[in-house]
Amino acid sequence: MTSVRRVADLESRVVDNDHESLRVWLRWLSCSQRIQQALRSRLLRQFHVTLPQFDLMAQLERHPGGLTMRELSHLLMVTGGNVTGVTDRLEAERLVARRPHPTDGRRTSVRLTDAGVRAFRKMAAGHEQWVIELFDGWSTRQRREAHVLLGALKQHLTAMAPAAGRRSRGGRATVARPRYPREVR
Amino acid sequence: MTSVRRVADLESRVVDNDHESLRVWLRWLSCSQRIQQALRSRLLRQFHVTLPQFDLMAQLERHPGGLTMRELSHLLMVTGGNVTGVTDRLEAERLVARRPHPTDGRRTSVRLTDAGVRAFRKMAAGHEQWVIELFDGWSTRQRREAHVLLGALKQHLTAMAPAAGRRSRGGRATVARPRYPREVR
DNA sequence: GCGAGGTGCTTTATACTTCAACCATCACCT
DNA sequence: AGGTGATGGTTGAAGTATAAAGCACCTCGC
Repeated sequence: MTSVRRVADLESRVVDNDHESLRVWLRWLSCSQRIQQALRSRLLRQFHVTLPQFDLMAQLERHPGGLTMRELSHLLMVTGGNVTGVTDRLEAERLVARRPHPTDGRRTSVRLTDAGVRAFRKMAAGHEQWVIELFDGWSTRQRREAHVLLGALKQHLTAMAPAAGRRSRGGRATVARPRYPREVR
Repeated sequence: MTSVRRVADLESRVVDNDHESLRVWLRWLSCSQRIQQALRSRLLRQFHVTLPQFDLMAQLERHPGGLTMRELSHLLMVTGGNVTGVTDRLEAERLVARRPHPTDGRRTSVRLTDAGVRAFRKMAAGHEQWVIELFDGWSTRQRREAHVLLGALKQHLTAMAPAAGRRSRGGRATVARPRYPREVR
């Protein structure tokens, strides 16, 4: 749109690209939204669990030895404070349990309770079935194509953001700033 | 440690015998998460606006005549209550303005203020550039492929959920139930 | 007209999410 | 040992999200 374009042969690429990328992204978002809405509402109605709670339990089910909060935070790609809250609610429901880490006093190990394992197995079956139905608009061939495309994109994203949470190394703490500092505008 | 140390993220849930749809979905989610995080944090740092606020303004910019809350709710694919809140905050910042609908007393028309238009144009340029960079992992050909694939999926999703919020027609109100009725389990 | 039902918006309760500050513990180093 | 800095976890404020209830206004049929 308003962006500056000096070099002619890059220009055509950028102009072409920009609409393509944006269009792809908007269409992507629209699908994401629908799929997540479908999964969330079904999970809630049939199993009385939220999507984030389900995701957390899914990770724990794959790691029967337990996971620390930090590991969960990485795996779920959300902040630590977030994991604290979701874990709190699951723990209140006796679906997961916290216990102190054997060797490191800072860490907490989280694992599914027996009830949690039982509950999760039921949910997982339903969840997988819904995902299959939602992606039924694609042939096997298209699914494979999508898988490959996403793989390439993911690699690019990983390469361009080498470690999501990067703080200034020098030790100097980030200066205090209001959280949503709209008034600075 | 017990950790597996590949790429630790949402996709790590996948195992061999999972259905291909599930694999695609988890990889999709992982990419979505990264892209949205990138856009959200940049938008916040550089323009002091949240992603939902940006999205709402984007819709208004495309409809200079204004949109009702209902229309915004549809376009953004979120609930009405949500739109109320986001609009409240944008209005407090004088970026959008509500005015009564000329003919229908129930409706509210929302539009960008002049300041809102100016602010949005700046943001949009940055946003578009970021999207281009994020999708730079794909060639033009791959972007086109993705666009087509997403189009097919979207159609399927629309067909299988003909109207997201379906209420019982018969008039009988849904019986009262706790919102997140976990205890019913 | 007027009442019944539908539509548009807001409100309320609950939950998720981020960022940044805070606290405790650990690791390292001298 | 003792201090310094990094790491793991929680907390608090602000914002986003849903579902469901409530209110105001409109429409249509009688």
